[in-house]
Amino acid sequence: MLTTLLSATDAHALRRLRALAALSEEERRAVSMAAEQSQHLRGSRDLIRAGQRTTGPLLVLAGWLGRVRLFSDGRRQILSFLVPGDVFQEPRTLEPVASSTVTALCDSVICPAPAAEDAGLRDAYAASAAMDEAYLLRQIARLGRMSAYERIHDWLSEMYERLSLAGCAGQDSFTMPLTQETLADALGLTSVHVNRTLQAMRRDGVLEWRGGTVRLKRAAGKPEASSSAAVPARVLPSRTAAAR
Amino acid sequence: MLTTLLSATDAHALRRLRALAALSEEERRAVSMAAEQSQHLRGSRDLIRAGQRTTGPLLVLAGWLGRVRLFSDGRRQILSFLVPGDVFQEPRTLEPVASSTVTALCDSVICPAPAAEDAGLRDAYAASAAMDEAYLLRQIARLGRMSAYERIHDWLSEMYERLSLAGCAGQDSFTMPLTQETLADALGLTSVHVNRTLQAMRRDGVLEWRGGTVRLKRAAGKPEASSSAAVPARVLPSRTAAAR
DNA sequence: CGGGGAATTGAGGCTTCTCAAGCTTAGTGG
DNA sequence: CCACTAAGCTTGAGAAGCCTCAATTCCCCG
Repeated sequence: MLTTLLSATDAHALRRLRALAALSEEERRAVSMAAEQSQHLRGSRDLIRAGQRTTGPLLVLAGWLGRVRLFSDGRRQILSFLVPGDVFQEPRTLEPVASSTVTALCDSVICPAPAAEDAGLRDAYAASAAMDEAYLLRQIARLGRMSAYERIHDWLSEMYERLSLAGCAGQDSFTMPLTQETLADALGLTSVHVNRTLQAMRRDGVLEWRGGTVRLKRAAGKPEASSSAAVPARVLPSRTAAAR
Repeated sequence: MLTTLLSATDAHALRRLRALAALSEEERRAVSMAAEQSQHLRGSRDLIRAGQRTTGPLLVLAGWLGRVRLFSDGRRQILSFLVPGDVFQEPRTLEPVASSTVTALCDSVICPAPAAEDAGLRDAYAASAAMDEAYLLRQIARLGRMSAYERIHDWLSEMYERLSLAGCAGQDSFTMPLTQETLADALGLTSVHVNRTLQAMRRDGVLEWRGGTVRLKRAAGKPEASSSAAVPARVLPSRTAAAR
């Protein structure tokens, strides 16, 4: 498993950053140099405890990480995901009770994010931060108002889009390294229900998930804030549309 | 109702900003001057459509606003709240499909946020932005892993803390201008269930809510990321603590 | 005093959870 | 080469939380 990671380069991260802003040759070199200080993380084992020593902004080269909040009774919620090309900066913590941790959800590679001394990287980081916020808002809408079926569909769509930016996705498929239980912790469900819902999606022909590869069918248009679309009526209770 | 707002000043906003960073006298004056360009918004009527012309960062002087996402089928999710002293800046939208709106949830007063030309306001805005992100993360954990009872309790605690910063809260109470239905849209519930849960909280002596004023009992210590605390066991299903 | 939005209440149903077992797959060591 | 293990995936049955659909009551306001 780690063997494949050993061949990990800055390719995916660089691809995403360049998709966000035009980088000068100097900046591209800065990214490559930063990538040489890469750090490998074992999946769900090693975790960067956020909330203490901030090592400065990080750049994800490979793998999937997650910002996680743990409850005292064992419940856990994955707040957001970090995939190749994503930049993570611990917010200048006011209260020492930062309370969220960054953990590697599978074997991953990270490196310090090169300093944005020029316009290109600065723009890329700004764009990345803006997208991060958009993902948080989307996660809120997902958890607050979508059914299990919709949540999974919406989340898979999001991850597909994000991985595509870094060139980590195929035509309509991508590699899914997470367990159903991890997915459950992200979507506010139990692993049992995630499992059953996935089966329903397979039956509906919306999804294929064989051997760590997810293939999303008929992703025709992404209504973004509208949800629905390719979702069977059965799971879309017609909430009384309170048009106020 | 609007009468009280007419007497609204910059007092609350100024108080919050000064709690976040030390402001020079010049900066305090800048805030007061900005407050003179205030704009009154009718509750749940007028709404600033975000996603088109961004009028620059805004400062809330009075009232409660919300960032809202609407689904095509009528469902709606309140993503975050803005209370006096909060600063809102539309993220430099990459995709024109911004998809979230800012709505006045009750009669409110806003003004353009004064430019941060000096360190004080700059720090205050930075601190405010950091808190905003923390609130988003908290909202995600709330929606993903808390019961209705816990969600309401946690949300009320958060709003109490936030209002306190601006001096808008009393000893252990504050004015709640929202309807139960609005609350439901924020917490991913229905108004009926919010109502029943509130009754349970009143029965448990955790809460008083008479005539638009909420009083939270025994807020002894706020475990922040731990949840629980003053929550009856009945609503705290002992999830199998998967200590991984 | 009438009107209307908000808060309550009741009954029934469906999504999702809990608890437990089996099953599959991949990795390990004899 | 094959038990043996551990982790993840499936499945079943029953319970619970939350939702839907109406009514009905309450309360503020003109």
